[in-house]
Amino acid sequence: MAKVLAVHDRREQLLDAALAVFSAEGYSAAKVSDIVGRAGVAQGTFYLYFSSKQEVMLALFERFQAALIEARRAPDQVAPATPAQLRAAMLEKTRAILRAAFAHRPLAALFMKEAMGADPELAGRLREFHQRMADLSEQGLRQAAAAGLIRPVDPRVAALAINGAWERVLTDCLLCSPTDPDVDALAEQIVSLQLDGLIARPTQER
Amino acid sequence: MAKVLAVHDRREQLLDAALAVFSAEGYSAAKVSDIVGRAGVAQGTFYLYFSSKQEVMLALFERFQAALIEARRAPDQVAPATPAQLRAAMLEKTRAILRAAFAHRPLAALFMKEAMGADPELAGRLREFHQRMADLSEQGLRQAAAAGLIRPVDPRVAALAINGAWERVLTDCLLCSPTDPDVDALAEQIVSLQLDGLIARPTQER
Amino acid sequence: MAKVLAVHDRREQLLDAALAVFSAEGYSAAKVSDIVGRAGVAQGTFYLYFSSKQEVMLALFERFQAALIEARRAPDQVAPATPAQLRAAMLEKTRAILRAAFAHRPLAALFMKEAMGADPELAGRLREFHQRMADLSEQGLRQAAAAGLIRPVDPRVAALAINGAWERVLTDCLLCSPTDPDVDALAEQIVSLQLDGLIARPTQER
Amino acid sequence: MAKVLAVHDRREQLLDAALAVFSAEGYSAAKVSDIVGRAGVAQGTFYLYFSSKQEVMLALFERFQAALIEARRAPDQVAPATPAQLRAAMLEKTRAILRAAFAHRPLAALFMKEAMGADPELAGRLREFHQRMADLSEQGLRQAAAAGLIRPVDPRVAALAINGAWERVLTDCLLCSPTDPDVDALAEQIVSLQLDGLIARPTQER
DNA sequence: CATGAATGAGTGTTCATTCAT
DNA sequence: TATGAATGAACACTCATTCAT
Repeated sequence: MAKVLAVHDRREQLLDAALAVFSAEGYSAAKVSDIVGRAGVAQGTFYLYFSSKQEVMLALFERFQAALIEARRAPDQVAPATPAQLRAAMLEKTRAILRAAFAHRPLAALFMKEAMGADPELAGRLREFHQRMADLSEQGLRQAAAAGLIRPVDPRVAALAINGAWERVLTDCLLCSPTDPDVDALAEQIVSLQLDGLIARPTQER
Repeated sequence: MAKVLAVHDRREQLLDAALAVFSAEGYSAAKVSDIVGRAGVAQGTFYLYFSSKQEVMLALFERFQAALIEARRAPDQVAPATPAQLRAAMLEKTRAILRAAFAHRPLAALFMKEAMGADPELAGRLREFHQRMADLSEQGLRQAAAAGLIRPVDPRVAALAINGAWERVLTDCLLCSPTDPDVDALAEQIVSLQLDGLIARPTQER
Repeated sequence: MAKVLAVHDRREQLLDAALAVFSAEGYSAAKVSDIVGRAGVAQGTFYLYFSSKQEVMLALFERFQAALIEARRAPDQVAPATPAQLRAAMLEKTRAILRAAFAHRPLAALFMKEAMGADPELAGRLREFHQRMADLSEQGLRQAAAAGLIRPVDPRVAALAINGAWERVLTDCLLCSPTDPDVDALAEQIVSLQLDGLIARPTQER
Repeated sequence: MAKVLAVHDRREQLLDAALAVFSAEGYSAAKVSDIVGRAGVAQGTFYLYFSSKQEVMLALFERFQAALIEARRAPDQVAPATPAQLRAAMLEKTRAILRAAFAHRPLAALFMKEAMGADPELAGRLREFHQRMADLSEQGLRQAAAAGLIRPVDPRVAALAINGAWERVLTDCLLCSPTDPDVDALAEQIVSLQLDGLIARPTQER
């Protein structure tokens, strides 16, 4: 039973099983025996590919982080020079993140649920992740401010607020709605709120 | 040793000890023996006041939720009728929440760290909490929209975005800065972002 | 089942059970579950009294060492001044050690069997034990040499040889003979060999 | 990697690796994976040459035993007839044993450390080994006694004492001194102690 | 009310051994 | 012969919970 697989495949198989189990039970309630049971391999096999339960979790987090950070960073080498470019850029970022999250839905759901309480090592990684996301947003805001595209605000606070906004919207969708939402519409709303604010205005330039 | 205390006091004493231990170790790594050790009572005494480790955690969550929901809901019976009233109201809410969080800093930090991964029961309570907070925000937005104070947006998405914004700012302060920030300034920034948006405008009313 | 006992008694009970199990199975093959099973207590109880399997073994070794070292050292404050006194002193030492060993027969048998292979920590203790025994013997020989009672020999080598002699005799008795031998006769033979040697002599003064 | 070797060589290679690992870690802490790692062959290869971890240990013990027993037995066909011949014979035996031990130092050190605790099967072999060594010594003593060369002593006890003496001296050297001692001088001291005893005598014949 | 010794089910991890290639 | 991935039984240790005093 459980034929010999290429190293990479067996690892993926175990990662998939771990993701399923962690999602269903939570990290600390998840048992290694559940993971191997789901993967259909023996207990010992797990430890050929991961040195501990913690390590699978961290490996899954790498997957998650890679997907989201990549999406956040990707095609943004040109600093926007006009309000329209800024809006387009923010829209693109937001869309990319939401898409990445829904493309890896179980993974994203897992790390929106499991937080810094699960494991000290993971807590550190999560903190780093949030810092890095905030740094990226802050940097974008500084560019936009330098170009006179946005009004003067504390860029750190604004960056955190921006990220918090899509995080909570995302979390809500991931945890509460079984079907993926219209990501483009969602992104548009979020960006519009961030750029234009809520206030009703006589002339809504845009 | 450990004099007989009024039931209420002994319970509080255990809750305080539990808060300290959960904060230091995280929920699942925290041991009941640590809690009673810190409280200076015997192992068995714990179970005179709580039926399980989970129950203390839930009791602490009640404290947390009471503080935040109370702050969020408090003096808001009059629907704002002008932009200035709306801004004042939102400012007041945001301030109240941040103040409550910093007034119960360890509690707030605990529940910003520990998330839905810790315990299924707690996960449910947290979900409810977020729903209730979102409901309150959404309701406020609907009123404001009805009064024509804000432009037409999806109130649920906007509510989530608003809450996510202060949540992340708050989390960042709680976890990264050892000293309490200037809550009023912070609230002002957050509300300004939410109402006015980021876009630089020729005439910045207000 | 298994009533509450005085701390000291429960500890002794576990030490006795551990001794029996270690003797029967050997240290590394012995299971903690065997020990608690034999003691009639629950698995967890073991860890209320010892922090690890290793620790019981070391505690047993303390018992062993205390008994033997005490026997070796005890009533020997006066340096012998005549051949007869020297012989009497050595006889007394040898008797005392053998008696102590047979008085704690299972303990002695255990540590004659288990050697430095069992556990690194125990190996260190055993090494120390042998050194200390050799030191005591060496010291006695130096005194005797200073008093002109023995011929000039390397005292370290002689001390090791003396100790090795009774150790092997003892080990042989412990492992091969189910009943205790005549300790006095044995001691007499050993000491006679050590003092007089094997050589047949015309006049055997003594 | 790891070319096909003659069966004998591959076996030796594994034995050498096993000796190194057992010496470094002790029998029970040693892992088969360490042994094959050190030998540079695959895990499965081990089981082509040995049926179990125990078996390598026993094979090493055969090496050890062969060396020592051979040394002990070797050129001793003529019963000594004079005190000088007896002394020469004992000296030769003792030298031979010590030389053999230091010629196979790691092997000897291993089996002086690992004792009867390591493995039941090995314990039996060790017991046999000691019996055989004692038998050989006893037989020599009986011959010497029959020839009137030694005074009447219990030959078993004397044999054990004699063997215990060089065993402990040997063990001490193996474990405590990194460099080989002067085996001839050592043997001379040991034999002198055994034949002449410690007592200072007016006329020291010899 | 309070104690704290006792419980025992539960779990991560190890490692000798096997066997399909 | 040689490989090394896979196996799975085994075991030390933990800790929430109970209950006799």
